[in-house]
Amino acid sequence: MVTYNNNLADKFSSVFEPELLKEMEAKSKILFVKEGELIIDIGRTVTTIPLLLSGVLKVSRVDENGKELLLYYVSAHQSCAMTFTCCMQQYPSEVRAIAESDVELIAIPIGVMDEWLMKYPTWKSFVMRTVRNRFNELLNTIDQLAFQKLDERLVNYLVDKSKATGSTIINLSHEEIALDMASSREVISRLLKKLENEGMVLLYRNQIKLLKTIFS
DNA sequence: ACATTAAGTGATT
DNA sequence: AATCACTTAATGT
Repeated sequence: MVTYNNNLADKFSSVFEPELLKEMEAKSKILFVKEGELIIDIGRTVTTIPLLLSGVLKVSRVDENGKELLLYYVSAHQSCAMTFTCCMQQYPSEVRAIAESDVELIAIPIGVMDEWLMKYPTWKSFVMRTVRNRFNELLNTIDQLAFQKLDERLVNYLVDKSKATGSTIINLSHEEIALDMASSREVISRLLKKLENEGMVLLYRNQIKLLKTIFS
């Protein structure tokens, strides 16, 4: 397929060697996932590795009562580190991944992992790099949960979100934010109000504008 | 104009 | 910091 070819070559030519791109083209499928769709849920076995071409994936943990806690975002040109660790031995997923926006991804069957790791240095370093990056990020979020106050976490959340979407306008209700942070709507409202008084954000209905001061 | 949903607030634990 | 009960404001029909 022409579009497929272009996508793969355009977006990953600097990351992977030509032979690998070719083999990817042959053995993987391109998927389009609509906003809000579940990509993988906790307990399900991982059968393909997602490699994002465009859009954003939200990865979260879920507790016994179904409450979610945001772990991290996966954006274009990235993959989900969890799938690497899970898929090697066909373990079920420990996390839930939902399409945050419309997503275009390459689904790589897990069967080729071992082979590619040995055959392609660029694949190996890509896998290693994403695992290492994600691991560091997870350490950060653990630090946040353990040591940071909720208001600092909220600022962090907003800045992360803005980076993931590439916009300083966040289209979320206070309730949705509360869900992501495993907090409650009222608490988030109060903290946001505080941030607004400090001149870091502007609040609207279903929308928050980030001002420059929040990024420093 | 009315119903519905988001956001703001005080009190209580 | 969470929850409840309630008010106020914005938005859709």
